[in-house]
Amino acid sequence: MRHSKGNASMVTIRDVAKESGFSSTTVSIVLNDAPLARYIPPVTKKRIARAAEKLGYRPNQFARSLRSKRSHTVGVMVFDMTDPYCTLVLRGIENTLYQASYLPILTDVHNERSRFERYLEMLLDRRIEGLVVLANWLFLDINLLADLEKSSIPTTLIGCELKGDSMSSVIVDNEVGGYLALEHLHSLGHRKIAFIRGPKALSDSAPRWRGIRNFAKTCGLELDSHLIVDLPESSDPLSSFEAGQKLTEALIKQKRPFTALLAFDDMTAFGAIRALNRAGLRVPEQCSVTGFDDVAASALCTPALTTVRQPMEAMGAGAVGIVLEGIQAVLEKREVAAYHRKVAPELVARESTRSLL
Amino acid sequence: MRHSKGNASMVTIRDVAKESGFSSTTVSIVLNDAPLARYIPPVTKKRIARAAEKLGYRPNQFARSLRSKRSHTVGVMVFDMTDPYCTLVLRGIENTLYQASYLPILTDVHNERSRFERYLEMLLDRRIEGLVVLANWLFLDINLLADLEKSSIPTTLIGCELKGDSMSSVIVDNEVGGYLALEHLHSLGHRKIAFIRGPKALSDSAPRWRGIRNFAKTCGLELDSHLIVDLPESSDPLSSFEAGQKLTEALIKQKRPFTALLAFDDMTAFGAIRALNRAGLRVPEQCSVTGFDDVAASALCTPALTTVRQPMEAMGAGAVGIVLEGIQAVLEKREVAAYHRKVAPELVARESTRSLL
DNA sequence: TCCCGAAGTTCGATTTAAATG
DNA sequence: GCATTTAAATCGAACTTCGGG
Repeated sequence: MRHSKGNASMVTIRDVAKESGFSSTTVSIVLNDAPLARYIPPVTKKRIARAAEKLGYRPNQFARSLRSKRSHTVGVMVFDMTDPYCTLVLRGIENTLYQASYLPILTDVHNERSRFERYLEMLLDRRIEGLVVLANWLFLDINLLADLEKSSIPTTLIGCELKGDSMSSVIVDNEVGGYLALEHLHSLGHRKIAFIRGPKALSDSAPRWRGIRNFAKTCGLELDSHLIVDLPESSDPLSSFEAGQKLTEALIKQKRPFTALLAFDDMTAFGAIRALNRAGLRVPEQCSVTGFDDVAASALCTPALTTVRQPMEAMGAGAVGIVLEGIQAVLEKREVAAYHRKVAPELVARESTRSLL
Repeated sequence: MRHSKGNASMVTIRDVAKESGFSSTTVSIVLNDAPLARYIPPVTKKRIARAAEKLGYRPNQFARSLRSKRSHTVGVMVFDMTDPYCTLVLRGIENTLYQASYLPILTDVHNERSRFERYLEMLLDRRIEGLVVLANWLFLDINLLADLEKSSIPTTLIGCELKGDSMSSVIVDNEVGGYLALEHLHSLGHRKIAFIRGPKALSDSAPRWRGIRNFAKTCGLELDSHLIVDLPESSDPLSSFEAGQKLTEALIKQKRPFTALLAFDDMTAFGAIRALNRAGLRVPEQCSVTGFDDVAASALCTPALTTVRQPMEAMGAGAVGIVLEGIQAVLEKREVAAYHRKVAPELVARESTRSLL
């Protein structure tokens, strides 16, 4: 097997033209199977294909993009990679883009405004055709995204909703999730329940709490306000572990008995379990604990965490689906209204909760 | 404040030329602060800058890249995103690239050969200037990478070494790691120790075991071959949890007493802890357990896992550093030999191990 | 010769318009 | 008009060369 000398990436369409004896126009038409290709006899096609093959020709994407104004690239903007929530969502994003032959540029904003702005500019410069924003743990003014609206780049937010029809979104149904969590504890016979709510700045917090109160109301359960605490505002998702631990310690010190604890998310739950253990309280024997998200660690730790699962991979895939449709619409100069998809969570009962009955 | 009508991305350098009253050449020189710019009077510069600003001019990267043959892009190839090991490494990669104004294209091979090949082609087509391969949990023939050698793209492997000077690598010193783990258990007084070794196909397995035997030899500790088991070959990193659990169950059934278990990695350790717990054995009271890697979950679960930490973020950053230097070398037509960096791990003593004394 | 600026070429692929038989 | 092929224009920026003062 012979290979062309030197760098194969230097072979241009003109080289193929010369080698095959046809013009670069014809080569282009044949290799792209353009409409005009139907007039070109099979012999010619074969000769050109063979020449291209022989030289190891690969079209230069820069030149192609310059003409077509397309990058076949989608931007992915994560607000904090270290949030374990990201992993599966990214997997879903990647997989769907792969199927459609798009490539993702990954950016991690670190929850910093300056970084957000810089990355956004860089992505715009690269002429990304779409954008997926993973705003799960978000402490930035989302209006930063307003710049995007005028750029007319199809954008989908995951984990946070922005009203209006300029930007799509995919979020879990937090209200249902909160409902499910409390329902689960209640069905196990728990009545004295402690709650660690999310930070107020987080858009997930309010609806999740609403769902909890909804369930409480429907079954006449009374919530003890002394057993309700709030996670502090912090831009670091891992901080909710420490906060969960500290808040639980404080809860325990109160001496106000509770048989179950409903944590805002899995990280918080892990912190709570740590605190309970330190205080000599066994989970789930002496206290049941529930989380939210179902990050990878939840199934791995012992006892395995009962939690409300967000279908993370599906959410990533769904967000990309919306973006791809948006791209298609732009190409065809159609207008497409924004989607606001709310997906159902699912309770995953594992070992950290136990029946009181 | 006025904005130009329509899509700002359609403003070309010629528009700026027209607006400012100068030629596109001059505009280009000024805006890029090219060498010739020192001859151009401040008045001209100011006028051009103002015109560019007014029109919202952004240079077209496609055109720029076409001329300069540079993409300012680095490929990142992960063999399995769902491996929690990836998270921090990716953070290190991203952060270092950001500092150097490069953007990463993220690809996830899913440990599939076809995917690997397809992605590699796509990345090559995009004219990535460098490549970082995260081959932590690798069950593919690495010779696949041979194609890369002739492409002369600076490449660094993380987590697996390839002899020769065509490709750099960054790996932990597995031998030291194994040594540290056993040393730790030994110093706590453990003598009857069970071992779950890594799959043979994994390049980490052998040196880690070598380190363990080295320590055993230096302190005259005898290893009981009945307490040594191997993880099966599997391309799924999460499978080591289940395997760890099953192997530990089997170990327990043997009725051959052990006071500590040294697991191949954190996942395996989590599985082992689950099995021990199910068998009514408390960690660390009745059995100490150590892992390897220090994935995020290790600090989060209860008891927190004692483990050998890989400096993952630093490894990602280091790999990118090597790649960037390679890119620089290519630009200056220098030759650079491959680096083979071996970084030191660190024992992190937490709650899953306890002194027998 | 030094300073300033413009005209024209190049990068590589696509596409329009047009030329052959 | 039809099948087959191609010269030339285009995309947008950057660089080389050149001319006028």
